[in-house]
Amino acid sequence: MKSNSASKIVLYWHRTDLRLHDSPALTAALSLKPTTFIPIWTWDPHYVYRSRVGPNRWNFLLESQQALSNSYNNLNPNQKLWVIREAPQTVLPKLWERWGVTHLVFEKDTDSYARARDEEVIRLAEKAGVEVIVKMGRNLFDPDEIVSKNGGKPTMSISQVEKAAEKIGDGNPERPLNSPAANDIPDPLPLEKMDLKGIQQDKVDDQAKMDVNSGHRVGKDNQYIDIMGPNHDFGVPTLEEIGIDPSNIHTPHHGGESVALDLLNGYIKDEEYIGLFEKPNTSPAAFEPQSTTLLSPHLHFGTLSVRKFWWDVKDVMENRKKAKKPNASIPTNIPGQLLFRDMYFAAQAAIGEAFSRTYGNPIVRFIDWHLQTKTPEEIAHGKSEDKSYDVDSAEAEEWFLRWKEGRTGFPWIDALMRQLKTEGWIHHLGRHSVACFLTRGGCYVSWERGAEVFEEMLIDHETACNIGNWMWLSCTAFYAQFYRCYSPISFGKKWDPEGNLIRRYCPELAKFDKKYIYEPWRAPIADQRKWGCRVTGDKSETTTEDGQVYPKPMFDFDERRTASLDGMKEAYHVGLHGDDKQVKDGTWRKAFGIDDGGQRPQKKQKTKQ
DNA sequence: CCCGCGTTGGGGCC
DNA sequence: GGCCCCAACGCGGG
Repeated sequence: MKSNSASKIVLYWHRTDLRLHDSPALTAALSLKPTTFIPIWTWDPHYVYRSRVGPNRWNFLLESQQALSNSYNNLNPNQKLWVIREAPQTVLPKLWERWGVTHLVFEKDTDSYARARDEEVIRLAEKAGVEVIVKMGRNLFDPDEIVSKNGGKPTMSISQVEKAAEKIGDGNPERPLNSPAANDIPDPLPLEKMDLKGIQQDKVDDQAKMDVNSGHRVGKDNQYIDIMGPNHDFGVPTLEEIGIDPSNIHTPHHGGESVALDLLNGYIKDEEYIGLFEKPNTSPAAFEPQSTTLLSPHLHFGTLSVRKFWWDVKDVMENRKKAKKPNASIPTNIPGQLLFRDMYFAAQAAIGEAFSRTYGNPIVRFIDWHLQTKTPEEIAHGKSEDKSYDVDSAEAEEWFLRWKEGRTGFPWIDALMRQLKTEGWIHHLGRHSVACFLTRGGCYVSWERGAEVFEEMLIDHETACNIGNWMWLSCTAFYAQFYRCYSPISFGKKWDPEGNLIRRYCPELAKFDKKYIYEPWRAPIADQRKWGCRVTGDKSETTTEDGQVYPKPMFDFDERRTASLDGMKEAYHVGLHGDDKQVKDGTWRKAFGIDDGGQRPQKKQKTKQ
């Protein structure tokens, strides 16, 4: 829809890149020398209603969008981030028709929904004569290229990623690009031409009815009352507009490109921290300050370029090397951590849609977990109000819900889960603790249940990394040493013998002596009274005349560890994977001796056979 | 076929 | 703090 052949009206579609620095796509867009430049965000009902997003991540997203909008406005007072409330697949054709768009530019996204969405958009653009430019900028290396250099197979180890990266270049990503300067950002159309008055907004009622985030909405959902937003100004949505109560936001972690760059610059000045960083030596119990960089949410929203992170760190390490100072090495150092992120992205890129679940996924080992995700067939034959997972054990579902809410009765687990809920972030090793506990090292509940909770609560939730790490921890892919089990007592104690993390996030236990802080149920009743908290029942945050109450442990951990280990051994012996016929049609139960009534066989043997 | 290793275990011993 | 063993997976190299 070219309004005149000389003008270049460039629509820049922000998605995974809420930044101006080191953006290959933005650089490509501006190098077209546009006569008109319109940076937009499409407020997609798929993300709004179908992805699990809790209050802290909404907040982080809105802060990042507002920061980007302000940055555009600082460079060009006529500019901002133009937020349009409709699905991209339906609204983009309306925009390029109305605005006379000649070019559409965006950053490549290899997530499975994103791929399908982008293919659809590209098809529509070609039909309308709009030129599309797509550039990779979200990863160190293009995940598709890594896959092709890995023989077309998903990357299952860091060494495979390193080998593939060395075939692309010298193993390093490209150097970061500069941010645009003030006169690099052209004007949008005049305001009266930007106005979308009269454009019919596609309805989202059906999607809104299936809103997986309805539990977080306290107010009215005003997200789609106007295609330009409630003030008809394309403004960044507010929490109120989404129906989120701002007083529910208690996270200390905030979004925005300058927040990310300030954080990074602070670490870069500390060359010892950068050079000697080894992930397994950073404490999961540290808070204020945390022991790791907290830059993962910025990588997720693209407020920080991963290539800038890589090269700023590499340059520090190179200088240390020249000065004969030691550096940590891959995979535990910072570049190694970033390679893990690319490993999961490339694994996801190779597998596609099935990557995020067990059903149909060739890389995932099948375990006879409790609370399995139902197969598409089981869901089709079920009632509409049924859960998406099979409640094969009411007890296991209770364990799962207590885990999610942070009232398992194991303070280390509960502190971490409460930190996750209030702040949207916990340390990587904390994630290991709670993930092992839910799956192979305690509850024997499907990793998919845990992944859904993390998807909702983490501000840094990245599908590829979240799913990949849950597979890792549940020993269903990437990692197989299931006999290495995290103890909810010893592991925390090793890092935090005083129990400071527990005192912080389980304040009812704050006065307990460190002798009992990890096992408060062992404290004598007289001491429990003295320290103002009785360990009883299964509820937390309940007060009695005696003071506060903390739950008793929901099971005997040693018993559950043994039972889970036995289960893992048997499941490995059975040897099914997500794409096996028996997994797809439900007959896997036979291989595990589960009868038609869903009854599991009596396990007589102990761990030793 | 064996061996050593794999980002991040626990427990006992010295 | 370091070392070994526990019981034992999958992979890649020799």
